[in-house]
Amino acid sequence: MLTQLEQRILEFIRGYIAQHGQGPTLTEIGAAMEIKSKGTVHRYVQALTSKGALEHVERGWRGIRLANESQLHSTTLPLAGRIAAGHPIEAIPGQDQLDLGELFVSDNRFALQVKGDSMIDIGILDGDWVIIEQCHTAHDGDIVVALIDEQDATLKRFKCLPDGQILLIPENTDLSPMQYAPERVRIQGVLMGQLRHYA
Amino acid sequence: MLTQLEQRILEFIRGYIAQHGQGPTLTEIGAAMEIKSKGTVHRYVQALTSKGALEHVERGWRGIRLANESQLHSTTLPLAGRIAAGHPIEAIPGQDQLDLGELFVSDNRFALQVKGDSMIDIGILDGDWVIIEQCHTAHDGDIVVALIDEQDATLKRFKCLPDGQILLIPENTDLSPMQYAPERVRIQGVLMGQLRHYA
DNA sequence: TTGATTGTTCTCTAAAAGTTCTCTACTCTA
DNA sequence: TAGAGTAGAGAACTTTTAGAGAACAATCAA
Repeated sequence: MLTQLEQRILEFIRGYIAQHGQGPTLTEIGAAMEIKSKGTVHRYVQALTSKGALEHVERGWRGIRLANESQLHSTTLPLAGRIAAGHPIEAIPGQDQLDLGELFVSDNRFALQVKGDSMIDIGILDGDWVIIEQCHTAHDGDIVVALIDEQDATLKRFKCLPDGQILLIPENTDLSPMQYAPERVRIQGVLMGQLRHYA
Repeated sequence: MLTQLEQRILEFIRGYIAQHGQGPTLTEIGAAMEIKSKGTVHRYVQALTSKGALEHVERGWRGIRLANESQLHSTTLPLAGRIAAGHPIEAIPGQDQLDLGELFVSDNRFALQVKGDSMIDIGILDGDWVIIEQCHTAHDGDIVVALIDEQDATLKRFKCLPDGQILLIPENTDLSPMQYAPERVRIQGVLMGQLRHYA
């Protein structure tokens, strides 16, 4: 349990970091709290650290960090587990964080927004984002961004026929696969991820 | 985490490159920052480079480059535009970066992996991740994580009937909505996003 | 090729910050 | 009222940082 002054100091440190992007010095804390002695401030900071409210980087100035700071700028979400109809939420063993950056972001990837319903059967809807890894070849079954005749871009499942013709298959039972001569099709990337944002 | 002076130097370099089309020399940075020693400026530039804010071309003068934005915040992806069957990729005006962290990550959110096909009609498939914002109430039409009788968790569309009963609607034409007395249902959060990772 | 300019590495120094310690004043309790 | 405990002041010390500047290497242009 924090004392009243410890609480005030923690508040001040929070505000300072929010405003300056880095921790305050002991002297600055002292000035704000009207404590003239660095030593006293140091004792408070140590108390807050031992109580787990702060993290303190030894060595170096402005080494005060908020204990939960890592959650602030990161792309990780706590992972609650699996959910299924008729069962309680089930934990996923050996994994308790989902890191979006690690999962989706890489040098040679980019995002596209999907228009239309041509991939609706595999859960890619109008307005969804897809994450594409740039490359110029694909394997059968990959979902690719293909440029046809150097002008029409499209997201389709890729298949190479025995005779070398290229089949681009929409994942929508209402639409039909299209077949092209290989020189008409240029692969621009393959699908690595899909995401959707609900308002 | 950049210190205040590192921040100022980065700003100056940005401005200089914008204005002159090439990076400044160490002496020019020093003059702008009122630092007389090249060595000191060099140390700052190295610090900025190691922190990923700058790229430094060895060999040659004025070898300072701004780092790729995508490397700086590894949660952003370049945005190529919209893709639709039968049309070239169309640029999205006023937006050229997609920030996953900003879009999906927040304090009171967590991720769940979906099992089963009960939401397949709105593109949420078996194995997908959903991002849930914790809250204990919902509006009609929201998709919620609901705990039934304190034991079964489920992802369904929420509807409150005029008589106070709660309807949980699966988005799968093969499944039927279920109706519960309000005291049997506890809302654990509402759906904010969905994502899928292709191997 | 040459010389001026620029970048790199190093040491030195002073200032600033962190750490540890003691001393004193105050409050609380028996 | 005496002793224990607590909080602030501040001195003494160590560590870290920032700037200066020297020495040297690399680069570019004439």
